[in-house]
Amino acid sequence: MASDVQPTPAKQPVTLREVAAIAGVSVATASKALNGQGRMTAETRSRIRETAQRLGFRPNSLAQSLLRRRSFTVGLLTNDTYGRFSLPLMAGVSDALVDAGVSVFLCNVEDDPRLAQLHVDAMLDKRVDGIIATGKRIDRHLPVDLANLGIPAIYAFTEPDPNAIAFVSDDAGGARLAVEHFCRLGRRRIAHVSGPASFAVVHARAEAYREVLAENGLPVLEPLLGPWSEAWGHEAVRRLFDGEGFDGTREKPDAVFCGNDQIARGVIDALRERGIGVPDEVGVIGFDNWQIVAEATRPPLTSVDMNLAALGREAGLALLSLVGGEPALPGIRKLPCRLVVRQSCGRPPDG
Amino acid sequence: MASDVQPTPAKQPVTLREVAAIAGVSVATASKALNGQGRMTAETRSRIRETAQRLGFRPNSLAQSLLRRRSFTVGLLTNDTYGRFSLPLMAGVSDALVDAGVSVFLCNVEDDPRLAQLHVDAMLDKRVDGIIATGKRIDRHLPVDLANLGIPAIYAFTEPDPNAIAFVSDDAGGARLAVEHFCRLGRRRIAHVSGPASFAVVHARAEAYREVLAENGLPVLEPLLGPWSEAWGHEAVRRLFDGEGFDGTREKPDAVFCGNDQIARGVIDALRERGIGVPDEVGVIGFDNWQIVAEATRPPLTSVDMNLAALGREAGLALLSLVGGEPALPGIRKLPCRLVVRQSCGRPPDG
DNA sequence: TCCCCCTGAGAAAACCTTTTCCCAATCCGC
DNA sequence: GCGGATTGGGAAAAGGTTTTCTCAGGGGGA
Repeated sequence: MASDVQPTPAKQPVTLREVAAIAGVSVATASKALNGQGRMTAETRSRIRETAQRLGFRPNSLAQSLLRRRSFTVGLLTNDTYGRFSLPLMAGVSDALVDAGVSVFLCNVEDDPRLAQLHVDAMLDKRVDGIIATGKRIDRHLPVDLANLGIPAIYAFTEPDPNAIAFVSDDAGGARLAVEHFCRLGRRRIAHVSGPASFAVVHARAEAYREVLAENGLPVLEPLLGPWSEAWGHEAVRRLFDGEGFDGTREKPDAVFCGNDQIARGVIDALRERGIGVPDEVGVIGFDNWQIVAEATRPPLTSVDMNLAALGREAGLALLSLVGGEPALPGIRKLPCRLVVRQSCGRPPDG
Repeated sequence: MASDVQPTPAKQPVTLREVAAIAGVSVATASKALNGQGRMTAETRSRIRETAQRLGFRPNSLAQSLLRRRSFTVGLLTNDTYGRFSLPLMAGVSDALVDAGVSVFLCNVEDDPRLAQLHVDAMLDKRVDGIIATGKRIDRHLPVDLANLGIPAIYAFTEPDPNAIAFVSDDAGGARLAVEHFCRLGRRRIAHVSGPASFAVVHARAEAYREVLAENGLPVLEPLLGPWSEAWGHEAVRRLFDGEGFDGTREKPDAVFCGNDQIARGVIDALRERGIGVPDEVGVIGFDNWQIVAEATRPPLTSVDMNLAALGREAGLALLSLVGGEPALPGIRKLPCRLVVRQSCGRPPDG
């Protein structure tokens, strides 16, 4: 009467026992044949293999894991629901693990300790081999303690427990790349517009900004801090170009290093609205290299990329080696950023 | 010599056998006590429970799954690596499943058939209870066949196999919401700027656009199709406002319905650069409700939200019921969009 | 007093695979 | 032809839990 319904066709997977029975051997022999273990005639081995092949036998990971005490599964904990940070990071993690046959449980815990504990417990019950914690901020802890779980934990782009291993971006290094790029291009009055003072990275980048300027004998303007928004980029331009100018000299900046791409977007738009040419009069560099933003600014935005996918890869590989029993020193590893040059900085004066 | 290293502390989980031994009962009784099965004195039951509690006993999911033939695990397949579509969708799926104690394997398959098959095989080996497939386009297939896997599959925001269950956004309905909103506000000359003709949603939305205009006796301008980019929004404004005008009347549009938020952003920026007021002279509505874009436009963008999290939830619940053995009719379910009103449309003329 | 039924709890099979040990048969050298 | 080594393969335990079956003892009815 009703049309097609769809309860599972229930195609039972074939077990090793069936393979063995059909090949006329014991399960022990079948197992050894398929795993290249044990001794038997080449004929027996190939007969078993062929039978397994024909029947579409695939070993039950659950049974294997139970025996081996290793589930080839890890948990990835994040609180970055909609974030552009965790996605590339996850892709990197997954990429590092897939080759080892390891699958990833994705758990979004928002910022809810109860939810986090729920997910961690579920992962523990499912006997994950390890956990990777990641977040949207380097200087914030996930709302759960991963220290004494009995399985290794790696932190990526989030604040680690003491005595754990963490991978984070080298924000100071990234800022250096940007400011040094400006210096090489002959910019002399370089401003810095960044995010809220409550973010650790804001200070790390600002410090590097100051250092590079000092090394190059250039004047330092106190960094302008505000929200991570386009609107703040606009406002900052107003302050920079309506204010009393650089270093008391009444000169206006010829470069702006921004704390993220959204601020940079606001800065570029505001400059254009004031009739100030980018990159001719003012160069702009962003941070995050959020492609969809960086490529939509006019001109396209030069930006610092934190190499999050690489960071995820490293975290995945580190976890793998920890799971494999190899010891490793705890600590925070900083991975280098890279500068993605587009068109918002111009070429060297002699270029 | 070297400082602290960190090979796993190897805190072995406690097993049911140990609980039983310590409580002085058999494993069978212990199991039944903890699961509320079997018959025993209340005293025995509570003694066992207390022992388990004290020892921190947590049943090994692997062993349970092996026996029950149900892993409380599902696979989520996506090809939307960096996408803003899959994240809310995943959050919805995860949200629907976490309450049932089901964990989610996240597998990003890019568009690589080999990688997709690899992940599907891994999921099958790990005995997932079902698979949810999702992608970045409603009208594209994932590069793998999920039809005869022996486990249920649900499709969300991607093209399903025939005879499968799929959840997609109601793009036509969403477009209606937008255009009808314009009509209610008294806009009379409504243009439509959308994405490439190769996208099915572009046609669905354009068709709804035409219908609503016809229903309201308003002139229809042939939709302008181009890339999903800000630059195309700029270009479209040029064509709309430099061209010969609306319906041959030389009148310019007083509203633009855009195929996504990036195009809308370009449109709004271009209008402002021409000195055309938004929303006073021209109203603009976007699609996707990509918050970070919609809130950064000036003025903030009214946009159609596809309710992707809800869509993910529905998909998760549907999979759960399929896994539970309940039959369901195959077919494509369209879930309604909603209009998120911000400030790019203005108020009703009499408002 | 006898029988039956019920209660409380344990033994064992089952889930599926791996691995260790073991055994029978064959082969070799002498 | 005999002792020992080698070869090919199987039996069984292990991993942790659930579930069915079994069983001993006690209580109640006739």
